[in-house]
Amino acid sequence: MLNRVVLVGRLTRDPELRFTPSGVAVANFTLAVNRTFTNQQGEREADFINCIVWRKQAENVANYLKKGSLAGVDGRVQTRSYDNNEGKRVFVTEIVAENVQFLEPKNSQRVNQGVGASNETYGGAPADGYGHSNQGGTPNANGTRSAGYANDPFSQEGSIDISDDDLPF
Amino acid sequence: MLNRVVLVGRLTRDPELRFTPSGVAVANFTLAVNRTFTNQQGEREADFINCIVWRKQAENVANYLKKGSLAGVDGRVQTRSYDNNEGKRVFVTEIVAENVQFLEPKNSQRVNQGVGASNETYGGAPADGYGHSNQGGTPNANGTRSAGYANDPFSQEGSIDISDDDLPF
Amino acid sequence: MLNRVVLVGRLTRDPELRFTPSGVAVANFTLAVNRTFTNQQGEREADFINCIVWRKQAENVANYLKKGSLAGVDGRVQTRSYDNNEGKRVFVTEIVAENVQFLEPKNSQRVNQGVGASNETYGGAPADGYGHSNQGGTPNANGTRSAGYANDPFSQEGSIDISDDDLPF
Amino acid sequence: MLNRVVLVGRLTRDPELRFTPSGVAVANFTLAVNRTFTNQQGEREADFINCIVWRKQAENVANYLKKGSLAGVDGRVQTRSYDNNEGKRVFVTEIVAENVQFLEPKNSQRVNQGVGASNETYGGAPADGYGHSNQGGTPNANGTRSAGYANDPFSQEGSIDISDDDLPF
DNA sequence: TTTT
DNA sequence: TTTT
Repeated sequence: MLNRVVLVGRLTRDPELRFTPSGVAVANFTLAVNRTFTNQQGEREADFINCIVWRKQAENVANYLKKGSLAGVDGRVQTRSYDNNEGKRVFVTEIVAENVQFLEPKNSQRVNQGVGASNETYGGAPADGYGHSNQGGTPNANGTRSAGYANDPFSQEGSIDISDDDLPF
Repeated sequence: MLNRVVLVGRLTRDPELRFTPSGVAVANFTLAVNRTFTNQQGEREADFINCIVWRKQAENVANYLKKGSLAGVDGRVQTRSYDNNEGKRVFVTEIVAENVQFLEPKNSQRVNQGVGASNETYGGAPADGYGHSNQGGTPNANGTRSAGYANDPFSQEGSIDISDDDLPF
Repeated sequence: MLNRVVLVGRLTRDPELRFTPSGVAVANFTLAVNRTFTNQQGEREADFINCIVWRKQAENVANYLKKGSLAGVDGRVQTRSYDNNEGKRVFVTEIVAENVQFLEPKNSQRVNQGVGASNETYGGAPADGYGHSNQGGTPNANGTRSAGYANDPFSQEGSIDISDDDLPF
Repeated sequence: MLNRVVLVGRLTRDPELRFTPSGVAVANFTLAVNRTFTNQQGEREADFINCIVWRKQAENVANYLKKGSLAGVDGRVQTRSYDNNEGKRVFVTEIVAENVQFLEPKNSQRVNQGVGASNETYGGAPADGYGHSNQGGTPNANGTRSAGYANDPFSQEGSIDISDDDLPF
C-alpha cells in the first residue's frame, strides 16, 4: 500500500553506524525539520524525526553527514515494537530512508574521521530495540570511510538481538 | 522545511473524536498500511501508523470512516512529547493529516451512529498527551457549526448536522 | 535528487501495454485525479496525469486495471522530448510509476480479456514518442500471462524507436 | 484525491514573475532534478520540471531564487491546456508549488535586483497560456501589498517592500 | 535527548 | 493494542 515520506532537515547529532551480525550496515539519525508555520506564541517549532537507513547509504550517511548537516530523505513510515529493559512493550515509529540526499554545499563537506565519527554505545544493550553493537577488538581500526568490522569475526561475541529477518529486503 | 507523508491503509478501529476546550474537533485513528514486500518468512507485514486530523475533516473522519475502512492520508510527520502518569517523558511520532480521502466504494459507506461511534474517554485525562475533551455542561458552547452531537445522545433525532458541502465526495 | 509523486485517481481509459524490442513490458495510462477544491465557478475540476510503468507492474496494470479503475501511484516526475511527425520537438512530462496500488474492491476486479483490453494503436507510429511495439521473431515467446496483442503478428509493422537505453534501470 | 509532489533541484534560469489582471503574483520556474541513477551510457540525466507558484511565495521566489539556486518544492501535479498561436490545443503538465524551500546556504543568498531579475515578457501575450501581465500604467493599481516593484526601476530605492515576516527563513 |  |  502507498506509504511515502519526504523530509528535509538537519541532523541533530552525528549519525550512528552499526552492523547486523551478518555484516549489513545500518545507520540511525534524527532529522530536525523546522515547521513552516509558527505556534500561538509566534515561535517556529521543529519536529525531531528518527530515521534509519541500510547498506551503502548507511555508510555514506555515516561518512558524509554529521550534526547540523542539511539532508533530504525519501522513504517510508515504519512501525515496530520491542520489549524494553523493564519488560514493557515499546512502540516505535520511524522513517526508513530509501534515498538520502546531501544538501550541504560541496565545500562544507568533510569526510568523517573513522574513529568517533560513528559512535557506537559500547557496553550494554542499547535501549532502542536494536542490539547491534561492535563489541571488542579494534573497532574500525581500518579507519577510512567504509566499515571494516563488518567482517570482524569477533563481532558476534556477547549477544546480539538482531537477526537478518529484520532486514527490510 | 519539507515534511510530507502520503499513506493509504485501513483503519484498525473506529476513529476517536474529541474536542479541545475551545471546541475544536480532533480525531485520532490508526492506519494499517500493508507493506509491499514480504519478510524472510514470506509474510507480508503491516505498519500501524497513528494519525490525527483536525476540524471539519476530523468530523468527517468520525462520521464516515470506521474500523476496516480504506483511506488515504496526505499530511506531515509530527513529533511531540508529554509526561505520562508515571511522570516519565514519552515521545510520540504521528501523522497530522491535512487531507483525508475516503476510498471505500460509495455503496459500502454508512454514516456512523452518533452513540459509540466516536467514543470520548470521559472522566480523567486520557493518557495520550491530549487533554481535550468536551465534557458535560453545554458542549460546544462556543458555538459555531462544530459537532457537539458527537457526545450527544439525542443527536440522531432528525437529520445529521453536517451539511452536504462538508461531505468529502 | 528528491523527486517523488503520489497520486490516487481513476484511469481515463484502458491501459496500453507494449513491449520494447528486447521484450520489456511498458504500460501507459492516464489518471484522472479530482481536485480537492473547486474553481471560481464552484466546479470540481480534475487533472489528467500521464503515467508509465515498466515490467511486471506494467503487465499487472494491463491485466487488472481498466477504464474507471481507482488506483494509487507512487513514482517520480520524468521529462523527455521527441520530434513529432512535423519535425517539431515536443516536451513531455509524465509520471514514472514505481509502485501501483489497485484500490478497487476485490469483487469488482476482473482479469482483462487479452484482446482489446489494451489497445495498441495499430498501423503507423504512435505520436507520443514511444514507438514500442513487439517486432519480429516470436514476440513475447517468453510470454506467459501477459497482454493480448503482444502476440499479434501485425503489431510489428513500421519502425520502433525505443531502445533499451530508455529503460530506467 | 491524493496528488502530491516533492522535488529538490536547481533553477535552470531566473524565475519569471508576472501578475494576473487582478494583481495576483505568479512565478514560473523550471527545476533541474538530477536522477539518482545513471542511464546505460553511465550518464546521470536530469528531469526539467516546470513549476508555478502563486502570491507571496511567488514574490519570494522571484526575490530570492535565481538561475542555479537549489530549492525544494512541495506541491501537486496540475494539467491544463490552451490553444497556441497556430490554433492548436497544447497540453501542459506542471507542478503547482504550495511550499518552496530555499536550500542555498545563507551567505550565498542575495536579494535579486529589481530590474531584470524577474523579467516579464512585455508586449504581446506570452505563448504559455497565461495572459497575465502587469504592463505599464499604474502597476498593481488594485492595490494590496503585492509586488509592483518587480517591474519598477525605482523599487530598489530605500528599503525593499517585503516585510521580514514574509521571508521564508 | 535535539538542528540552523 | 492492530486492518482486508
